[in-house]
Amino acid sequence: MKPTIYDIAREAGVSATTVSKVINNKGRISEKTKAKIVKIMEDLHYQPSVLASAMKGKNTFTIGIIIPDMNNPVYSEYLKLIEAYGRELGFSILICNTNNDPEKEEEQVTLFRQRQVDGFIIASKFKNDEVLKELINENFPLVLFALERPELSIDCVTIDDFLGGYKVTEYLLSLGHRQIGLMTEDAESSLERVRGYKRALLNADVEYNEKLIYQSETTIDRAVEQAGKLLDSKDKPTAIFGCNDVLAVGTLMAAKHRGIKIPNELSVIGFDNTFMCKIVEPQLSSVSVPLGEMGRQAMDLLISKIDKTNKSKQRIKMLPDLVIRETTARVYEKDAN
Amino acid sequence: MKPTIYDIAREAGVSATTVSKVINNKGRISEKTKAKIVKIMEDLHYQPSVLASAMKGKNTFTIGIIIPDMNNPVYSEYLKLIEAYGRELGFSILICNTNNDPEKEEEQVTLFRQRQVDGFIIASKFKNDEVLKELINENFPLVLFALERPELSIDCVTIDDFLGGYKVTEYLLSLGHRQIGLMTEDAESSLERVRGYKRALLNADVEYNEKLIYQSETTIDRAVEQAGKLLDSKDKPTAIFGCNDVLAVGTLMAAKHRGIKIPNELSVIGFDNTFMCKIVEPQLSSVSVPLGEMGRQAMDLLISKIDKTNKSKQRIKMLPDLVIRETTARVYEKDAN
DNA sequence: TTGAAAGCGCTAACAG
DNA sequence: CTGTTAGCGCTTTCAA
Repeated sequence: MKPTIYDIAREAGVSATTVSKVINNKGRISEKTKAKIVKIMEDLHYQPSVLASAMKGKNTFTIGIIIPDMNNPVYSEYLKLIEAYGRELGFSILICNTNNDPEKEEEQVTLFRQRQVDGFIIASKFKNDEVLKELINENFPLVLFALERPELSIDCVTIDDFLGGYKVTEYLLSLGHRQIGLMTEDAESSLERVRGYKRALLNADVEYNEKLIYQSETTIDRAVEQAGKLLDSKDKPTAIFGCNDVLAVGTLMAAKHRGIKIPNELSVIGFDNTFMCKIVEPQLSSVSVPLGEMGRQAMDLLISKIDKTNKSKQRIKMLPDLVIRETTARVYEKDAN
Repeated sequence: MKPTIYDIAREAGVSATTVSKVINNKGRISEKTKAKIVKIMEDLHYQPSVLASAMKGKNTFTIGIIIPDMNNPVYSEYLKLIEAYGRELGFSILICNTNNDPEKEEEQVTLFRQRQVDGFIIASKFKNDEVLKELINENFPLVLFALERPELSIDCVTIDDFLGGYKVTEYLLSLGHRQIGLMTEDAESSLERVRGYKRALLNADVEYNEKLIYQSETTIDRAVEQAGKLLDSKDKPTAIFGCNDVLAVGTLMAAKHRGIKIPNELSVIGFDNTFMCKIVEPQLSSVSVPLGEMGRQAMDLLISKIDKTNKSKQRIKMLPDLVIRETTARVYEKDAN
C-alpha cells in the first residue's frame, strides 16, 4: 500500500497536521521536525494524494483540453506545447478529441467536471452554446483557444484571422491574381479569414465572386474532393487560398491530379504553417501563427482564473505572418506565351 | 454549488446510502423510490464526484497515456483512437508527451499516480527500468504499446517489427536492389526492424554492410540531415528503408535536394503508413500497421487488468502489411542506358 | 427495503 | 511551534 500522511506522521512521531504543513509549506514548524519529516517522506516514497486534497477544496492540478482533431498537425502541435508548459507549471492534461461533434463536447465537459478539473481550454467550436453559457455563469475557469465567440463574454486567445485572410489575399493580388479561390471550413475562424479576403478584394476594387468559395471538412480526402470541384468549375481560379494547411494540401493534390502546374498555373497558400508545408512539393506557402506563444498565453490566462488572481476577461489576439515558399507566383499570363 | 449526494437524499426524503445504491445499481430498492431519486438527480443535474468515490477505493476511470511525440502522426493517430475508444468505455485520458526523456517519464508516472489513474498505457521507451519494475512489482495495471521489453514480464501489444523489416527488405531485394540503406531510430522496435532487414539479406545471400545504416532522431530536420550523409557516402544505396515515415520522408527530401530521381534512381520506403505517405510526392510506399485494432487491444487488455478479470500476462503481436505506392521501383541499371 | 455510522487521505480552524 | 477536531462526498458494513 502507498503510505498516507498518517504513516509519515507516526513514523516521525508527530501529528498528520504537522506533516500536512510541511507538504504545503504552511504555518511554522521547526527546521528540525521539518527536516525529519522530509527525510521520512523521501524514504517512504510518500506522494500526497491529489484526490484527498482536492476533496478539501484544493485544486486537482488537472485541466481539460478539448480539441476538434488531434490528427491535424496544428492541434497536435498545440497540444504538445500546452502539455509541456502545463507540466512545467504542475498541471496534468486531460484530453478530448471531439471531431466537432456537439454531443461529445457536452458529454466531455460533464465527464471532466466529474473528475474535478480545475479549468478548461477549449479549441473545439461548441455548437451547443448552453454548455458554454453554463460554465460562464458559474464562473468556471475557461479559455477559448483559436476560437472566438463574439457574442459571449469569455476569455480567449486567438490569432487575428481577419488580418491573416487579408494579408494572404493582398499578397495574391500583388502577384496579379484576380480570380482567387477560397477553400474554407465551417468555423468561426475561417469566417474571419474570409472576411479578410473580401476586404482585400474590396480595397483592390476586385469583384467578389461567391462561386470561388468552397467549403470542406478538414480532412485531406474531403479537401481533395472539394478543391477538385473548384478547379473544375467555370470560374477557374488562378490562385487558391486554403483556410488551413490541410485544405491547402488537398488543393495541391487535386491540382496535381489534373496536371495543373504549381505555382505557374496555380498559386496555393495555406494557413497555420504546419510541418506539412515543408514536406509537400512544391513547398507550401502559408500563414504562420505563434502557436507556442498562444499556448503559453492561454495557460497563463487560465491559471490566473483558477488562482483567481485575475478577474477581468480578455480577448488576446496574436498577429499572423505570411510565410512564402514555393506555391505562390505571379499570375500565369496566357497572352505572354 | 454542485449538488452532493446529500442534497439528493434530502430532496427525496431518503438517506445518502439509498441514493448511493441507485447510483451504483446495487442492493435492493423499491422501483418507486428509485424512480423518484433518479428523477431528482436529473432535475438537479447531479453528477457523482469521481474523486469522492475514488477515495473509497473505486476506480477513477482515468488512464494515463505516455507517448514520445504526439507530433509524429503515428502517435497522434493512435492517441485519437485510444481516446475515442476509452471514452466509449467510460475512461478519460491523461496524456504525457515525453520526447523520450527518461526524467519526464519517471516524473509523469508519479504525477499520474498521485492523480490515482487506474492504469497506464506506455508507448515511450522507458530508459529508466526501475520505474517499470516498480509498477510491475506492485502489479499496477500497465500495458506497453508498440514497445517491447523482452526482459520484462509485462503485457504489451506491438507489431511484428521483425516481419515488417523482413518484408520491406525482401521486397526491395525482389526489385533487384542490393545496396539497401537503412535509416533507423534509437528504439527497440527499430532494432527489430533492422533484425528483419539483416535476416532478409542473409536469406538472399546479400552481404550486410554496416555503413549503410544511419541512425537519426525522429524529426524531419534531423532525418534530412542524416539521410543526406547516407546519400553522400561512398556506399551509395539504390534503396533506403526508413524505420518510420518521418525518417522516410526526410530521406525523400534529402534525395530531392540532391536532384536524385525517385523512384528511378532511388527507392524509398517507410513504416507506419501515416497520412504523410499520401501527401508527399511521389507518394511514399510504407508498411501499414493496424493502429485501430492495436489501440483497442491495448485498452481491452488494460481494462481487464484494472477489473482483475484477467491475471495472465501476454504479448500480442500484430502483423504488418506492405503498402506499395510510388517511391519504390526496380533498381536503376546504369548499363541499361 | 432502508438507514446510521465509520472512514478513505487530507486540510483548516482553533487551541494549547 | 504543534496537535485536536471536524469534515470534504462518497461507499460499505451492519443493523433495523
